[in-house]
Amino acid sequence: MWWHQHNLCFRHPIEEDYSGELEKKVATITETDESTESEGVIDSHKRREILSRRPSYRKILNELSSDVPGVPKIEEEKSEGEGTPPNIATMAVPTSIYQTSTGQYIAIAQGGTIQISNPGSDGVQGLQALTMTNSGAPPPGAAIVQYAAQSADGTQQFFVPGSQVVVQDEETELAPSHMAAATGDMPTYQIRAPTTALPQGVVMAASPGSLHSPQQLAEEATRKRELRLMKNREAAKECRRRKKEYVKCLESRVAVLEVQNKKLIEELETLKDICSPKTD
DNA sequence: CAGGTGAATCGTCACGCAGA
DNA sequence: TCTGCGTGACGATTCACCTG
Repeated sequence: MWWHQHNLCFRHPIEEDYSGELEKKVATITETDESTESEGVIDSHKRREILSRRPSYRKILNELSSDVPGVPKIEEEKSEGEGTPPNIATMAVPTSIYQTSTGQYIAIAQGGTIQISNPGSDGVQGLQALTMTNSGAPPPGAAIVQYAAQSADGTQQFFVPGSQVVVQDEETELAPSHMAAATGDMPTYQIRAPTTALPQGVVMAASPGSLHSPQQLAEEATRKRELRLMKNREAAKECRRRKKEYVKCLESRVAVLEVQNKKLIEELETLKDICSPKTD
């Protein structure tokens, strides 16, 4: 296949080399030392070791920002509001917030209340509260929700504690009595018992200690793997975002240092002119 | 217009590190 | 020691632009 060749000869500039070049550039401008020409001789293994030991972008940038005023800091912790619609923040403090593939937000509040909101809508209109009525619900804070992009019948499903499934209706028919009424044009949701056939890629969370058969163990392993992959996916996104921010910061720093360098050179020339006796 | 190429982005794996 | 997180590396996909 042609893309093998294609990918082998192409190096991702943003993800790999570009920030390294910028770092070198900053170092070259900042220090008056000779540049490190031996860089190119490092073999790939050594390079990998060096790269893997480099501190995180967050650390580097925060150190940078402490040195240089005006350099923005990368948030140590994502602020609660980031990426979360305001209508959720105004409600009861949720223990967990999840975003579906369609951009809707599911918040599990203390006491098992499920809040579903649509980022496109504003205010309370975009929020629905579903109160869990099953008595066997797990304690607060132990909520596990998994969602499927779309089930086979075109509805969207969310898996909530108590082995129940929140299903988004295809048409906006009224929800059962155990649900709060939907408002406006918001889609409605039903809490159902899970069907036997789960959507692809979604595995029901099993309570620990209830695993016996090898099949259950395999399912648990699969679930853990899915969870790990999902977390890693999000981590990779966040890491790339930080890296972009870091590269931007380096670029601006390069620009500032170049201007400073130019000014200093001009100043030096001026002083030279003043100090050196004229031969004429 | 089809095919090539560069660039951007994403998902996954592997690995090191820090904290529990 | 274990576990979770951050990140480099790699392969795959998509898109825009260029060229014959």
